Amino acid sequence: MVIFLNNYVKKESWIPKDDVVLESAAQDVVKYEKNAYVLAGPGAGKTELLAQKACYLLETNTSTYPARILAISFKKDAAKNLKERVEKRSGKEFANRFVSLTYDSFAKQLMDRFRLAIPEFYRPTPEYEIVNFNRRDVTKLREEAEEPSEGNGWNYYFDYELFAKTYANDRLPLQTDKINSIESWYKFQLWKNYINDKENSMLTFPMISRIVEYLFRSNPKILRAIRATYSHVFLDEFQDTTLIQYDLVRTIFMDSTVSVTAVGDLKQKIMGWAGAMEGVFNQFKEDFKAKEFEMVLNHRSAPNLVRIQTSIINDMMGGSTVISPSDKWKNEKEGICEIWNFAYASEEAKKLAIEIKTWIDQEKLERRDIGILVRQRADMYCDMLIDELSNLGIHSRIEDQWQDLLSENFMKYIIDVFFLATTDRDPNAWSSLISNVLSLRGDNETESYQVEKEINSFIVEFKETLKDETIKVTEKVVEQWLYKILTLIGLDLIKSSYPEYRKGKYLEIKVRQTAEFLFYSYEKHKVWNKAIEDFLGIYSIPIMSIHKSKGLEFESVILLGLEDRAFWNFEDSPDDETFTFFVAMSRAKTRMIFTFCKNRFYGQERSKINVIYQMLENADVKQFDWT
DNA sequence: TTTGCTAAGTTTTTT
DNA sequence: ACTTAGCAAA
Repeated sequence: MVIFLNNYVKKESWIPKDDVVLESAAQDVVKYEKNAYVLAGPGAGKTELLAQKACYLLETNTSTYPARILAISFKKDAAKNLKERVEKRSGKEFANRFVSLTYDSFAKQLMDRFRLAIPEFYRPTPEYEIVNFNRRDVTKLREEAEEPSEGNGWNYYFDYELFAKTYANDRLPLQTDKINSIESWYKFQLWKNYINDKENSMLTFPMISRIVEYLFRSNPKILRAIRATYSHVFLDEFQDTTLIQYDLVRTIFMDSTVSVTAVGDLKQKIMGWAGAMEGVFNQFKEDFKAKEFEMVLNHRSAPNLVRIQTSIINDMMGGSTVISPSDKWKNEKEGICEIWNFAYASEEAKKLAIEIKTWIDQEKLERRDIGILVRQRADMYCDMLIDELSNLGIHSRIEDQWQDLLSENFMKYIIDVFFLATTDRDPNAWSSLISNVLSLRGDNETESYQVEKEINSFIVEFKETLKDETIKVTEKVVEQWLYKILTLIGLDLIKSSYPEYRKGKYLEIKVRQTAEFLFYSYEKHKVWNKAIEDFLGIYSIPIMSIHKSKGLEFESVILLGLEDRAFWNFEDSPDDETFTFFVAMSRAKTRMIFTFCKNRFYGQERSKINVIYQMLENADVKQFDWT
């Protein structure tokens, strides 16, 4: 490859891409060359900061060619967004050297690549199955094992839940000469059973991370290799990092020349119950001798909401942080935050539905500009509201099932084919479909023409099928179409390329579900272009849990049920639960409504979460009684 | 089949 | 804190 040195920009003359304005702390982070961590609240632009930093490092050759930059996120979506943003800002050429992965795919890739270097006891079979390990699996493990008899002085009390959460917390190798408790005995049984006693090993992601950590800790050669591969590492949503993930990062990158930048927000640490490490920023600061940066702008919320959020931040964390809104807002009074009290859930649903209708009719809000959030069980909390909205002709939906289905690997092919078959021209869908199919088939450029021809003639025919009114559309028929599309793309290829489809009936189940949902959308609109948009959700108000809303934003947000029972875990984890409330309220750009309903289900109180109401009152948030 | 008890799940991601 | 899944007894 030829390198054109004059493609690079001098460090002094680099400016943020695409006219993005970075606050001064962010500019410092972009140019800071050593280990750093960035504390930044909601709407501060953490993703943008990382994207800009990547652009800077690549365009100035600070990340010296051919070194790569590695970004690690928790969710596929987040990893994809970051990659796309760097591509958009710097172009594909530079972005080729920007690797954006999830923790799990990062660890799995390394394990697959260096499998043969793994010590024998921990080395999985070439084909292995990825599984989850929960309380029930502990029970199964214990039922199947021939437990050593009592009498060796062990305490036989066994905390199943704790074991399911901590089975992989020890560094490898396990100290087999020091098996001195029933827990340590079962830990060993688990690794032995899952990796060695089966025709194909079974592994969980925490186990994979542990194996990879052990491999790099004990093998200087491959440790040097990976340290030479990456010049810089970005860690996103760092407050949610687990012990196992942190340990892996530490083993691979601590005390190396690789520069690590961690970004996150202590006030959005809401995954403690799933193992997020307490005090991970301080640990990082110590281990990596990292410098602290703090971002103090909020580009998302209107000034009045920023004022309220800031008041709550200072109540939660102590101190006197000052957060400033973006200067795009004309009036500092902009932004509404209110608590609405109701006596009955039916009244709450009616009032909210009418209110939402005025937002749509008078303020011209799109369905997707509104977010309805709940702490949990969206089905139970929102059934009345969904009905009332539907009475006013407004569709809303609980996003969970769609989110999962839409992110299936086969879905992009289906969506693009439907787009192409329902519109006259859709160059975006065409180019993404072709490039996806080509890369699935092994990127053979010479086949490109053949592939395009083949797909085009299918789409011409499929267009006619969709228009044909003599065909009675049923769920079964839609399912057959889906299989035709997948067969065109290459059903066997899809099965072999995506490991989750290789075994069992998983693909069949997901295709059937797609057919079911597509058919449901078609029944509503009776036209396929509307149906496909409906399937994607653009005509529906999204309803979701606060956890799922993390990272999203809406013009208007309703948090339904700011009540003791919704926050049932508040007494056990007051901090994380208060942060959960904070995550919800910080999704709103211009309007935040909290509701409390005295007679939801049986009866509601607000005494246990009184701290939250107190903070809202301190911030001068007004209450309204709608009864 | 119904009833009644107990234990488990609620908030989640990852190939 | 409360719902619900799973299982045993009736």
